[in-house]
Amino acid sequence: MSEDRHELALGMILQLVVVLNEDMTKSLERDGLTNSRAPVVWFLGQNGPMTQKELATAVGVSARNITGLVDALEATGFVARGPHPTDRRATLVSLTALGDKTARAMDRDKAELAELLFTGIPERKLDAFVDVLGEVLGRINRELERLKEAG
Amino acid sequence: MSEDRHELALGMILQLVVVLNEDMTKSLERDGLTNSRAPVVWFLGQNGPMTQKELATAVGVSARNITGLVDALEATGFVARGPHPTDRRATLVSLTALGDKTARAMDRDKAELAELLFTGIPERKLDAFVDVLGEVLGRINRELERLKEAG
DNA sequence: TATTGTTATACTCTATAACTATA
DNA sequence: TATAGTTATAGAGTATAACAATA
Repeated sequence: MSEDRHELALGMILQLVVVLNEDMTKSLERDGLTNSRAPVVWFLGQNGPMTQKELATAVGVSARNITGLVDALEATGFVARGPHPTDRRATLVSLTALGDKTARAMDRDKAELAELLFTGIPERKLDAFVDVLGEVLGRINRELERLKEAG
Repeated sequence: MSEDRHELALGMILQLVVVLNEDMTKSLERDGLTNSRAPVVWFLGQNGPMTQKELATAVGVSARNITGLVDALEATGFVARGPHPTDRRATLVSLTALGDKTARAMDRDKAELAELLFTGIPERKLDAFVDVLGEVLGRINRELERLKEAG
């Protein structure tokens, strides 16, 4: 039955989600970060200094929550708050030297993980893999859209 | 460069993790469950009544935490605590009618998700997909083992 | 002595709502 | 009026440590 093959494939994806999450959490812990704080450092590393409002939108959390995350990252030395050049209501959050070093380490870790996972996989198979992954991503995104509209 | 292809593939996997998590969280919310409580219901559905100790091990949380999760599931009507037949220290946790119904709905939802994701994908591609996924899972599991030994 | 589960305590992440300072 | 960020408050999930009841 093809249903069994489909459930097998989904089961493997779910397993991958679990172990990948475990692996990345361990890696972040070594850097002194948590799953919630890491994206803040990462976005700042990609886009440079941002207001808390922009960070909240990028990371997808509430204003209250970004205050807490930036508090924690400031207390542990990853980011610094500074004045916004034109808007005196806003705070500009930027990476410290430690934060910048950590952001670059995250980039490096991601590249290393990609190598660990895929080095030596035949190109033909990798093509099919990426192809199926793209299709699956599209389907689940459409499903999420549908759910959002339905409420 | 093959490095770019590898990073592309990893990026897609990470995206999949995000949207899959979003989709499943929404589905659990509809059932009145959370990401942390759902595995408790699921394990009870798969294995029948268990002690809290067994549940804690299965789910991978502390004794303190399983007390809290079972408290919450009991308060919301998914599980019931009962005496252990032979060990008077232990509590036997079992699904209520609602819990059982929900566990079976979770099974059904998983099967439906598998169909949504994979129906119509050519068998040849699905083979390659599962093949690569298996290899990737093996690699990351070995990496986790290595990290565990290293401490 | 060892184990099962609870209480005590504390930290992280999350949200909504009220408020202050600015635009 | 509207927006950026903080304080107030609350709830979920997580952990370690001390403790009671039982093995």
